[in-house]
Amino acid sequence: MTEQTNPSPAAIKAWARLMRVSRQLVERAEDALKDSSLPPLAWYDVLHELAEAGEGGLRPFQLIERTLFAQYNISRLLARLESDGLVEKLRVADDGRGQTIRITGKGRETRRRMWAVYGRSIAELVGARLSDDDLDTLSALLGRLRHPAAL
Amino acid sequence: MTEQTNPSPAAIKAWARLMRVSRQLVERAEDALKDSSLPPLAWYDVLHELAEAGEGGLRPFQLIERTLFAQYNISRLLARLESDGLVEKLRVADDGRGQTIRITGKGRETRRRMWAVYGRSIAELVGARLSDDDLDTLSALLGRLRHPAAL
DNA sequence: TGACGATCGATGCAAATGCATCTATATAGA
DNA sequence: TCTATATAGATGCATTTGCATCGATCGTCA
Repeated sequence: MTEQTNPSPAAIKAWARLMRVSRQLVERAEDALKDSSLPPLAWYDVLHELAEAGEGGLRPFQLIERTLFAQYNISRLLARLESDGLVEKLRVADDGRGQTIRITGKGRETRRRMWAVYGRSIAELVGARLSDDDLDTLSALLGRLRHPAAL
Repeated sequence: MTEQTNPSPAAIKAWARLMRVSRQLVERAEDALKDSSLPPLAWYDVLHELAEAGEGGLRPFQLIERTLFAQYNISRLLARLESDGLVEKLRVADDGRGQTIRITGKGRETRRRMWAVYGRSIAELVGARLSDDDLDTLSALLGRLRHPAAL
């Protein structure tokens, strides 16, 4: 646990598992969405944040902070969401550069349908494999790997 | 932990952390490689497997099994590695469809230089943040999320 | 041996990503 | 006020990914 330039075997193993398992789980969840002809996970992430934000909406840069997507990625994702009618872009009064993104009714509906599938994936892939105690332990350990440490 | 269609709050939280942390860590590791003008992580994964396989090399489909990359992805990645002289493709005697991929000296050297950076990232991002005991706990919990359960 | 389905690996094409840069507005400082 | 710098968001271009499919060989079974 001390600052070193060479990782310990335990660190390498944990890293390898983290990489492998997270890729597997993402792939499974994406496949489940595809099988239901639903949009990819990235759309869910954005719709979820916007749904939580409510009628006030969010600025694109706030979405970037919350979702960790790159700026150009959000810009294009929002364009797709808008052209699908899932979000709307509103001019914001006090900043001529920006806009506010608000989820539409159709967007909420899409999010709801995605959650039916996505939530089931989470339940199956994670909830069914670890007890709530173990899940809490896992969350706590992962929490200590966040950057920055808070967030 | 029972089979359910709706995930528990603990499952949702663990999932969210897993998604977020793994993305952050990958991004950090990729950035470190870029900052050293080294190839991306995917190259490391392949070179690592090939280095472990030794002079016998590996068939592309074996790389697919080990790395979880898609078939077309491996096919193109190997083409890039070959054109960079990091691997060589050998005709295999007993299967006219296939080929054997072997890492070259240059490939080993590249892998070594990548590990100097990648290993340091692992040490900093994971090894420096959790004790070996906690790392083992983390590995064990993640191990129970693998698909299939073994592997 | 001949036919048929399975496996190995490559590839054309469309979509998504990454990078750098651009425009426009906002803010700070002389 | 005028200029310089920073921030918000979009976009052109090259690379990579994803999907479907293809050509070639293998293995099986009649």
